Amino acid sequence: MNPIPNLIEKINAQKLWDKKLELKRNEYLKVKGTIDTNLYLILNGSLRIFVVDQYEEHTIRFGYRDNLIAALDSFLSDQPSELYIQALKKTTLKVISKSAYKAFIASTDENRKLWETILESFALQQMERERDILTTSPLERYNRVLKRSPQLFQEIPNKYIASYLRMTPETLSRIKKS
Amino acid sequence: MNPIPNLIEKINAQKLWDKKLELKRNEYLKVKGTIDTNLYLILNGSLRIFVVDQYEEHTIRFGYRDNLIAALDSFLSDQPSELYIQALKKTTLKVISKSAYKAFIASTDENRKLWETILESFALQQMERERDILTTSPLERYNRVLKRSPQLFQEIPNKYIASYLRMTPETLSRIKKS
DNA sequence: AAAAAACATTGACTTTTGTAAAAAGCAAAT
DNA sequence: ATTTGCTTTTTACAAAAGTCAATGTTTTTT
Repeated sequence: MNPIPNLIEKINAQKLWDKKLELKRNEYLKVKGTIDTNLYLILNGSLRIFVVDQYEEHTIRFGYRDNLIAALDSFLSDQPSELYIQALKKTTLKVISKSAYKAFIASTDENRKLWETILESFALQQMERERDILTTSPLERYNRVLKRSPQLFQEIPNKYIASYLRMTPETLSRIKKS
Repeated sequence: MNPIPNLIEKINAQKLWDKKLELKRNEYLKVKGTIDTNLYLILNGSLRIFVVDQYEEHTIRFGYRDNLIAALDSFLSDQPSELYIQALKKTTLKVISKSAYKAFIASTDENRKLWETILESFALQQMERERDILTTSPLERYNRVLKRSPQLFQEIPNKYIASYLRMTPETLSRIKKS
């Protein structure tokens, strides 16, 4: 199903993780304009990935424990990234460099296939996300994401959820009341 | 750079295209709820891919001459697709089935690598698209897409461009005037 | 070429969502 | 336990975009 846990298992088994990393609440793992081609595994804590559009932040993704995260634009293109990644609470990460990761992926056919599957499911997720954002009514946007990711509404402050749902915290608050 | 023309070249060279297909203006290549795992090459004409959200259509992509298109959700998952694909004018396509395509991709390392590159650039494009849609101001959404895809504003009726840009045709018309 | 259909523009109006500011609620930290 | 600092909620108001309807304009069809 979800190929990521498999991937993590295998990287664990081969002890390919590099150093461990600690972020304090609100600390940035990365800011716009820098290249970061690492892949990170979240051991504990949570963070958000956002972009800035004319002084306005738009959250595009959250990461929790056991999630793999990256500045994917930079990871894929080796170019400076548009993304900010910020810890929402004290967060511990393990790191693997792109080169180590690529070597791992290229080492067996099974691994190559695994990466292909991950890219394919990312494409599917992004198509879902596109629909989420395009949905006109804030209430429906809320319902779609609530249904698919109820856990989100536990750990994450509403102001970031609102940003993820393309609405203000005020609008989200009004929706939840009704 | 863009890996798709290479892919098309190779499929041409090996004469892997199956039958040719003709669509009249406004005719549907596919509607929601059906499985379609084919890949299509547009020889002539143009079409749009859209989803329907509560009786409202949202255009998510256009296809022109020499573009490869598919109901990508269905293609990747083998499940019924959410997508509608409709010709915007008389359109001619060539078809390759997923099984033939997969066989082609699996046939050499170079082909496997090519597919990986295509998936990666699709991921990057979808991230751009996510930013496009998230951008708050309709004027900026317009400017972003105009800059990246000026050709779009030639061939495609404004009402579909408006739908792609998440605004009404009236709003798009007002933007263009100012 | 004419007629019909589809599309684009415009204006008046309505609705929705955003903004700003204040109050209330919570949670962490001393 | 109390204070301090966020976060959420609430209200009033403003602004932006959507709706509707009418009029032009372009494109397609006959």
